Amino acid sequence: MDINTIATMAGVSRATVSRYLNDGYVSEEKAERIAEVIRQTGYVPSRQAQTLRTGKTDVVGVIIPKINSASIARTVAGLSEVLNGAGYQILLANTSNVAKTEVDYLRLFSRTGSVDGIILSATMLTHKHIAALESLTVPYVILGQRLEGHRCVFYDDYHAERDITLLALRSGERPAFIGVTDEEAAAGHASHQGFLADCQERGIEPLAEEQADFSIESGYLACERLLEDHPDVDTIVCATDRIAAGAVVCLREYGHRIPEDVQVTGLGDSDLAKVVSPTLTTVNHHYKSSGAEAARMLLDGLGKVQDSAQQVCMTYELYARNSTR
Amino acid sequence: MDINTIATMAGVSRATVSRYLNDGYVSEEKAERIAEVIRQTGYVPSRQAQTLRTGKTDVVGVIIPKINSASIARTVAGLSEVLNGAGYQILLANTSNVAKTEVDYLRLFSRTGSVDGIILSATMLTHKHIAALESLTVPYVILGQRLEGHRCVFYDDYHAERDITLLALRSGERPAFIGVTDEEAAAGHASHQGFLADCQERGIEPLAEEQADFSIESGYLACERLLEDHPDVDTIVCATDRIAAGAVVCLREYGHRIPEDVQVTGLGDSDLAKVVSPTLTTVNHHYKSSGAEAARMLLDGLGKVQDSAQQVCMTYELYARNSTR
DNA sequence: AACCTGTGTGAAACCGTTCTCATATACATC
DNA sequence: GATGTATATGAGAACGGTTTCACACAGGTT
Repeated sequence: MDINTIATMAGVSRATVSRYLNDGYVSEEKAERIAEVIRQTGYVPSRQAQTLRTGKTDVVGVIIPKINSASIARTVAGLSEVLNGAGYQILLANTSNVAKTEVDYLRLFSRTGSVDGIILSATMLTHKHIAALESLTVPYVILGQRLEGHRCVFYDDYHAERDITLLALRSGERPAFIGVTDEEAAAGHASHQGFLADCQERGIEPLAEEQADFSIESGYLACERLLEDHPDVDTIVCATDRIAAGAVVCLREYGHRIPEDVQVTGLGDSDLAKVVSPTLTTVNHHYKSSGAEAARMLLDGLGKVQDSAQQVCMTYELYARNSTR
Repeated sequence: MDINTIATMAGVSRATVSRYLNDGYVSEEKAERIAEVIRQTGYVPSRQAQTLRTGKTDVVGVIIPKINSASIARTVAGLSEVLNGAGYQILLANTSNVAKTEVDYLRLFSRTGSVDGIILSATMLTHKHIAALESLTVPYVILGQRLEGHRCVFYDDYHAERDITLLALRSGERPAFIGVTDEEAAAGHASHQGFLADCQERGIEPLAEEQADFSIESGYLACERLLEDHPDVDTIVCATDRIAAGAVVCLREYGHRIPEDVQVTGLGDSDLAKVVSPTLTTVNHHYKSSGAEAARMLLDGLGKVQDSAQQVCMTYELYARNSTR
């Protein structure tokens, strides 16, 4: 069922059918004939053929490290809402946090012409990433990282962690930090530095630092190590809510009272934060909005909307709940 | 940079370049020349043109009600792993749980020829869904619903809820149920029926039934209503972990001890279940595996693998934790 | 009458591939 | 020497649309 069939059935040329479908000049009479034939046949033009001729795919490539993560899923929800609203579909590329895969997808999407634009949510940006980005032939937005001179939306984990550390240090004297690898720019490096900055400002030497990954279990284990080496810890600042949730479970199991004996803080306000007992003092990132914002910036790059922002630093909110004094 | 340029530069016809790229007959000598030119130019064939010619997109459409949900995100992770491994990309369609949008995407994807196959994760299947499915021109798998005569992967929420209700009723005498709308086949209707069946078998009249949606907050509110009308409730069976988490928070706030005064059960083993206090008795659904399984079934439909299963009922595991006696 | 101008139309080129088919060469077999 | 077979190649036709271009016809202006 192609455009030629329709044209023949309606007794017109295929150019006229094409014009009918694309707001061109078509006489009342032929338009009706074409409309009728299309109604009968249920004809829909081939996306592939249109794309080949016009160069427009109406697809945006979204490269993410892991879909199976609350913050990223919320981000994608925001992306999806705005992009779908503008008539774009999302081609999802899951990289399992492998830097090489990210770069590969960047090249693949761009060179094969399979997308009109790209949103990259990477946890770290190597020089290879940057090189790949700069050689892209389609507009793109970086999500979750700051990169000067490129469209990006990022979180201010540094100040978020500073604010929350400040809060905790009002009554905490022997703080420890459970973070993730410093190679991660946001949740890793930035929040770590935020913690250290506040400690230094208050003239407090951190008791210890442990490293976890993004799982609840690793938060539990890191907390266990911490308690073993430093039973006198009175404040545990965690780089993510999941780590903090693991820490809370661990502390409870070992009989420590929260926040009386030990304070715990998280970052990211996942659902967990509201549900753990005691509820978690944390910082809320507007993940869904960040996705929506990134989408809007990309639409700008695609010439669909006017959005002058080149860089957007997302705001955050401090939630002082019951895991701190 | 197209195949003609490459052909000219290498001094061969474009057919030969095409053969070089697709394992056809090419002499050693010309192959080397072509390889060199491609290396220099960084040429990558246009996906669009290949697709138009071959009819293969190497893309699978994945229609989901909401990406921003732990269970669905895990499912998509499973899909992604298997599909990417087989060389397929994922075109994501978020329907915000609007039945019409689901049907629209089904038609759109199929008719425009933008995907080779479709995975549909719908919460309910109307006759319109079924009609749309049956008129598809590409293979498809239904995820999360059972539909006789169609490839599908589903969860046995009925027996899962029966098992967990049975467990709770060992010591509970005045049970209530917090569910979602019965229009939802799995989490709604099936788990509701499972609960009722066990009550009936034990000759127990359920104390009350409340309805929530999929949010933690709605679980909290439903629990609040329940406590107001039936302060003597001693067992609350919830259709999802998020509802249960909300109920736990509510009960705690109202000073009820769990499980001594009131037992609570969930379903779905989200991260929440391990973190709420007390930890939640629930059933673990293998969401990620279900995605992987659905992907394999689709690959079968695409002729890529042999997977004779037409219908897969996912197994589950009962986790008796501390929210039941 | 000659000349625009706006509207409507179809033929044909084009987008970048794959694929069929005709053909060519080299070598072995009868 | 004729025939068969495996390897290698290019010309040209698809694939299904959009877009350019030339042209026709209506009506209004010089």
